[in-house]
Amino acid sequence: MSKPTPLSGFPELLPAQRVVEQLVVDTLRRTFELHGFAGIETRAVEPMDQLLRKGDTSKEVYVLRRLQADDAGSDAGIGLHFDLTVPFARYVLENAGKLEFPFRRYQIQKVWRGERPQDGRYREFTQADIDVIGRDTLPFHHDVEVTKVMLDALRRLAHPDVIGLPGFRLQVNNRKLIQGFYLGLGLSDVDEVMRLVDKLDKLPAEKVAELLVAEAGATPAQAEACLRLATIRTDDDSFVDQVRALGVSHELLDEGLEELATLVRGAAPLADEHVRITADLSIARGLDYYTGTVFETRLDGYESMGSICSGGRYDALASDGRTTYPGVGISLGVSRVLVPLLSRGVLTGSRSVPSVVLVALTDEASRPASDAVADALRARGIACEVAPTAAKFGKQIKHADRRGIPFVWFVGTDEQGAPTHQVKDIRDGNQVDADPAAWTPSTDDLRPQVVSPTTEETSS
RNA sequence: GUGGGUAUAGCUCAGCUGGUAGAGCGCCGCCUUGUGGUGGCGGAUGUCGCGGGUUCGAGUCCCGUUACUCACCCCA
Repeated sequence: MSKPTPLSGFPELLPAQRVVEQLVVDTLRRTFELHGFAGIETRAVEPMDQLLRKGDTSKEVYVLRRLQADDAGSDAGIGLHFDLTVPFARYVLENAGKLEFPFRRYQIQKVWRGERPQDGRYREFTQADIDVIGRDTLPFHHDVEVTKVMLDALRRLAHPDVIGLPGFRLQVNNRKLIQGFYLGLGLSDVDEVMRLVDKLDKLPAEKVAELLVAEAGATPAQAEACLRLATIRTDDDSFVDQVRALGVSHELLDEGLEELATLVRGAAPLADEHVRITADLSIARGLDYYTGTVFETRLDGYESMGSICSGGRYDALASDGRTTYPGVGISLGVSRVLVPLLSRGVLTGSRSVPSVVLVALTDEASRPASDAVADALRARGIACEVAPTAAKFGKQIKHADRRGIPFVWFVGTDEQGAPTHQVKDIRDGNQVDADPAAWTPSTDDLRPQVVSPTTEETSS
């Protein structure tokens, strides 16, 4: 059988890379829980009618069918979920009687989209979502809360002592603001205007202005005003004055300005040198179901990859006809952030196995002695393994080195026949006597860490 | 779904207008008779994506096909 080739869009990681992904997921989970969000997992499949509610994405759904299913029978029609919001909405309706509202949950799972893969775009990938959902109403301060939680998570991911990812820029806008602005200008087709303005990062401003006139019924002056609004971006609430200076007034605009200003003021204290938040009035987010706050996030140095973390406020994502459940949430593309960095070799794990120590093996007969050392270390929470064969010590050291295991433990015997123990740090060659019941590695060495191979050549 | 590019060793790639395959890195062994990394010497490895055609002869030319990849659409 010939060697299998990779399946495009279904990324798989090597063990050392997986270390990074798990550290990222651990960090996200810890942060979300620190903010009191409950974790849930939903099934991988949803009925097709649920999945198709989102409209355009329907073509991307992977439909599930049993190989042996008889075509005659009408199949129930289920497909793999393509995001975590639709399953969550369904979960909320299904369990509404058992949940407490406002319900705050996080969810980190695989999702599937039948798109054409590209750098940072996959057909199977991991998303990390947080949402807050209310019954009938959901106060605006939850928009601020969700922003702060994700900002906190991103800050940890970018912190050099945690994961050390490149920096992030969280861009926030508010649909009420832009819709109110367009209405105040006298434009009627606000959705179309929004859709066209959203193309600003792809098309030049003049082109968008032409489209606004041609397709959205705007006058050149109105188009100009729309573009002026979209150029406003500030890291504090000073955008309010800039918008006011454009001389447009509308009730919805005021509401949006107030909300966005509140959000930026509330979240700004969490920003640092790695993670910034900016009010960016060009962000609109396609059409979708967003009704207020909208988010996008760029990864520093990878701006062309698009948004890696998006979301917003939706006033009616879930409804059972009687009760409406408004929500606000953000979704982080774990795979989108990580896979390009891992495949380019920007980041990887410090080792391909959890082991801190390789216990060397003198000969097969003494395997029990080596096993005993390993068990003594494990009893104290130190991950380790025993050498697979009693090869020359040089080979056993190489075995450890290949896997990034920092220590090799040698078990010997003194003249009186008593066991002797030495542990060698193979990075600096330092070898010292050690007691299996007491020796402890540094906390940095205890677990695999994230390293940047390109900048790592400084030590040793 | 639309359009372009690519497919040769484990990896990155070379192979000029057709003459039955090569480099670097990696891997294995020895120098080094039980403590790796550097250095020296030696060694192994390919259905040249798959199928067909042209030809005395195809990695090379032609057709088809599959996969990968980039851009568009859309999005995490």
